[in-house]
Amino acid sequence: MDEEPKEMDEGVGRFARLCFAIYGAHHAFNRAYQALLEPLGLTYPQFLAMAALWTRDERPVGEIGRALRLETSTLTPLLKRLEAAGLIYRERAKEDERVVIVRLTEAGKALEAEAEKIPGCLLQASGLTMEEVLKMVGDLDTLRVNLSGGGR
Amino acid sequence: MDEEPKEMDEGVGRFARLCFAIYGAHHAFNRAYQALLEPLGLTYPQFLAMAALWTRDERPVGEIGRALRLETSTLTPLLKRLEAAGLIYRERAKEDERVVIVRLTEAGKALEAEAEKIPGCLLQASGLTMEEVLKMVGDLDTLRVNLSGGGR
DNA sequence: CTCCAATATATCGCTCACGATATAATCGCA
DNA sequence: TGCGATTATATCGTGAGCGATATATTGGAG
Repeated sequence: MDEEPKEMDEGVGRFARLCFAIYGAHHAFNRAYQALLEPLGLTYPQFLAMAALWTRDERPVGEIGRALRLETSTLTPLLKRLEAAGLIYRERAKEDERVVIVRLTEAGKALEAEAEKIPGCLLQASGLTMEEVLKMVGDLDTLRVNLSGGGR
Repeated sequence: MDEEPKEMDEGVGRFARLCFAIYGAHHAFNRAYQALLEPLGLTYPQFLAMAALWTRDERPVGEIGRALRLETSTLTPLLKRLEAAGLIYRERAKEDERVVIVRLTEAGKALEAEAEKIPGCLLQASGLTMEEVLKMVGDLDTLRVNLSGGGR
């Protein structure tokens, strides 16, 4: 009905459509997750950080940053908010005082059970089969690696 | 070498991989565009707004918002920055004083020529064929529409 | 042992993004 | 005509995100 962003086809070239499609899909994911995460009191990036800790607890800040591909300037305030919410705590490693180890609190561990159903809900909402999902993941990862020159 | 986010496979379910892949691809696009746009003095979202105007000039704020799927609370400050940079100007429509019409300045129009080569550069960097690009665009759009319940 | 480079995290200033709310103009119906 | 609902944009507060920079600790060369 309205002028959809397919208008991008003409003026700036067809490839711009891809960045725009990713941009849009990212926003849609953000919103969809946000809605399901709100009862848990988590934002989407906070959920990703918690997921990293549910997979492996007691990790240094830098390791979480590499897993999520976030800078410490993003991660430090985010982790502080999670700490303020009582889901994690942070303390300097005694063997290397530069390192800050992040650990789940009991509340943080307990939240995993609540969060577990969310990806299933979204898979259903996405209207994709698991096969299609895995294909897209592969393509997107390839794209990411190529665009970032193999680094990061 | 490091623990790549495939770790997400286990803890939170395979679907989480997709949201993570989109998250990562989005970041990679952001960075790749940012690097090419820096000489033009534009950010990536600013570039998208300019692209909307290069396609069609003299548009109301709301129309640009629908094209980019951004709220006015995001768009108004962004457009003000473009105005401060001398690329656009904004004025109230005389026939409906609620509406603000956004127009390109001469500098804004001139910038299109500079920006035109960017998507081509990135297509090359992406390592994808145009065919693959179009397939991904279709899949991502489907995903976005399904996740957002058809709206927006 | 000292000092300098490397490493790990934190801080700052900026931009983007949203929801909630505000303001102002227009529309429609009584 | 006039007043309440709707529409268009703007403002505010919060949470990402990044690059540049700061701080503190460790490691290594001499």
